[in-house]
This record gives sequence, C-alpha cells and structure tokens, in this order.
Amino acid sequence: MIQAPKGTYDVLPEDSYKWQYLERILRDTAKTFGYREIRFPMFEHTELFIRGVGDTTDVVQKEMYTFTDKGGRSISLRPEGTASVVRAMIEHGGFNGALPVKCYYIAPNFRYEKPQAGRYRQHNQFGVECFGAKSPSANAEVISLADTFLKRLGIRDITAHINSIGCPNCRPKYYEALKAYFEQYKDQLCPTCLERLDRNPMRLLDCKSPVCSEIAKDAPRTIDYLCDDCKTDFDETLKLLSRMGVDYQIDSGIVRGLDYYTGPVFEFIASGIGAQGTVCGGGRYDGLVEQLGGKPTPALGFGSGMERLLLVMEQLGVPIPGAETIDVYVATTGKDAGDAAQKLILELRRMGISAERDLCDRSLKAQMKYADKIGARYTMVIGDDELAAGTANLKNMQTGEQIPCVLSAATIEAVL
RNA sequence: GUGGAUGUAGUUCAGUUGGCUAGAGCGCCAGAUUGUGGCUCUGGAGGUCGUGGGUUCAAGCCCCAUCAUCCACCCCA
Repeated sequence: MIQAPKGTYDVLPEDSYKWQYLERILRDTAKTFGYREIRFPMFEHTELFIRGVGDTTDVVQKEMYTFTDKGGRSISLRPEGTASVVRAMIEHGGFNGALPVKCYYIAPNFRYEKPQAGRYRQHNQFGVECFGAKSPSANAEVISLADTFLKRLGIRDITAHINSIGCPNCRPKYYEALKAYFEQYKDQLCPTCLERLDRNPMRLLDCKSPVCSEIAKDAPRTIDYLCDDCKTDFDETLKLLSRMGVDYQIDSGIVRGLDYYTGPVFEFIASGIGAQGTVCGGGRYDGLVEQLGGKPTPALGFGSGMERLLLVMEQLGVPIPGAETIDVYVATTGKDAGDAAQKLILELRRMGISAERDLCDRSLKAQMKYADKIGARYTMVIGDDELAAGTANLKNMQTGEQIPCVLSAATIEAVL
C-alpha cells in the first residue's frame, strides 16, 4: 500500500472545515491590521535560503529538500516564508513605494525533520511581515496581531515570551560575555552544547538537558548587554504592549534559530500539545533585506504553525464552527420521481441552496438514513402521490416536523 | 541524525505459557407486514495478522532483519 510520505498528512472532507475556519480567522485578522496577502512559489533557488536563513542553521544545513532540476539549477523546497517574501519584494521594487509595506501569507513549508507531535515535514504557516518601520510601535503592532488572532481563535492562557537579542552593535560584547561564562563549565556541558559554544552560543540558553539548563540560569542575559538604542526600543515596545492589553513575559531563553533575527524576538508558547509548544514565533530582522541585495530596510514579522494552532484548539476544546451540512435532501421512490427530483435540486442549487438526491438507487429508508448521516437540515420525499398532487412534505430533520410544500424551488426556499 | 514504544478488519482494540475455519465494539451494507432518518433487534460484507527471512510437527504469539507509525532528544512553527 502506498501511503502519504513520512511527516505529511491528509485533511479529509469531514475535517476540512476546521482549516477553512482557521484560515478565515487569520485572514480577517490580518486584514483588520491592514496586511494584504502575498503569494510566492513553493520552491526557490537554494542560494536564497543559504543567504537568507543562514548557512549555519540546522534548517539550511540538514533540513532542506534540495535537488537539481533538469536545467542544472539547485532548487530547494521552501523551508520558511520570510526569505521568499523579502526576495519577492526586492525583485518587484516593493520597497520603492509607500512604506511600511505590510503583508501576510498562508503557505506550506518543507523541512526534512523526524516527525513527532506538532512537527511535520510539510507544515502550514501563517506569516506576517512588516517592512520599512523601525519604531517600537511596529514591534507592538506585529505582536498584537498575533495576540489578536490567538484570542479570536479562542486560545487562552497563552502568553507572549519576549526577549531582545540585540543588534550587530551590541551582539559582539554579549557573545564575549556569554562564551566566557560557559567556558567555565566546559567539562559539564552536554556534547551538543559544547559544539554550540563555537557555532551559535546563544543556543546554549535554550538547552533542555538538566545540567545545561541549570548552568544557563545564571548566564549573562542579552537584555543586560543591549546598546542604548536597543534598550529604549525594547522598553518602549513593552510599554506599548501593556497599553494594548497584550500579556507578555520577558524570557531571556528566547533566542530563535534563524540567523536573520536582530533586536526584539518573541514566541507564543502553549503547554499541553507535546514538546513542540511554540505556536507562533518571530522578531525583528533589520539586516535581511540588505543581505539579500535590497536597500537597507528595517523589518519584522512572525510565523505561526497552523497544525499547532489546531492542536491547541483541540486540546482546549475550543469549538470550531462550520461543519458542512446540506440544506435539502430530496429522496425519491417510484419510477418518475427521479426526474422531478433532479429538476428540483438543480433549481435549488441555482439559488445557492445546497441540495442532494440519491445517486445509488437505494431504498427510501436508506436514502433517509443517508440524509441523516450527512446532516441534511431538511428532507423531502417525492413519489407517485406527490407527483400527482404537485405537493410534498418538507421534513425538518431536527424536529421531525413536516411542512406541506408545493413542488417548486421557490416555495422550498421560502420555507427554509 | 540519536533514543524509546507500537504495528491484528474502515476504525478502536482483544487474542492465555506457540495448538483447530483469527474475535469484539463502533462504522459500513441489507432486512424487521413491502412510502420516511435517529433507538432497538437480526443478518451480511470486510483481515496478505506491516513486510521478508528463521526456529518448530505447528507462529498473530518466539528470534533476526526491514519498513511504517507514535513519543522524546536535536531543531523549529
């Protein structure tokens, strides 16, 4: 049997309404904040991610689906959205018009990872990017957007964890202090942390091994090493968040794994959906546009994993509206009723009323059972008697009440 | 990439220390004086026991390999 590739999954017809609902809330929220949708390809030149995401990151080093196409180009399936957005904006001169440019996307990402709870090889992400605004109010707006859609989805008890990892000016001093601190404990650190000490020291703050995390507790914190600009930017951002009613906590362990982040970074972390609890993560990346060949442009954004959002909602028991049902099921019996039913449902459908009839030549009883299972709101039985009389009963499947009704789409519509 | 757990009908699972034609609930299909769903009852369809080897008179059960799923590490959304 051929099954879906590892780390992928199917959304079946009985569940797709959940995705449609989620997407609707996300789009509506983005819209109310003045963000417009951007769409971009599912694959890009590998070079884009190497330069954009960073060639030291795990995402680029070992998780990309990279292949050579028939033209000899190195192509990669998109592992994250931001690099593509920036590329598209630079390519089309998006930063030459009115700033800020604010856009969002809903798109799948691909990473060759080992699947587990809340982690897939193809996952869908809702992402938001804001270009050309350096102000704390831009920071606050983006975080507030995330906070807003989470609330609108009914996801409570999730707070924003915020940190600032500093700009290129303050980072070197911090790195020095950080390295000096961890060097003292070199003999106690886990093997992966030892490696991180050289490659990406900030990741040490994030280690979950008991020994390392104990050591990390007293490590120098980025926020104590911020330059004046970064510090006022951070403080101002927090002030605005409080004013906007966004619950947050400062968390010096938030460091992010993509190279392009600078300044404030944040994650919304859920408990109860397994080890992969980050439901939304992002921050400022002021250097990325220039890095990819555009003119220096301040920017920030976030990505939010939609599978995880759905997991959290399920875990919280948040009701998801919109399960699909059918308005009218027309059951038939006898030889001539089929044609009449066909005509009727065609008219109903033209009016935008969803209508179905038997397609399997089944008994009346079986048709009624089917109507019940698909959640038909009303059923109508047409047989020889009804054809002769020109009327039939429209049955409310919830109450069982039957309403006599002329055999015309217009009268049925009136009853509904 | 590392570690742990698990693979038996569509699905959730039983299946004694290896021993007859492999079971149940739910779901599906069909019936219960032949024109009306939900509740109940009856019957039916549906399984290469993940796959390939091995041990044995005999393997769903034991051994090896392999694949897949789940969970954790790592990493990230």
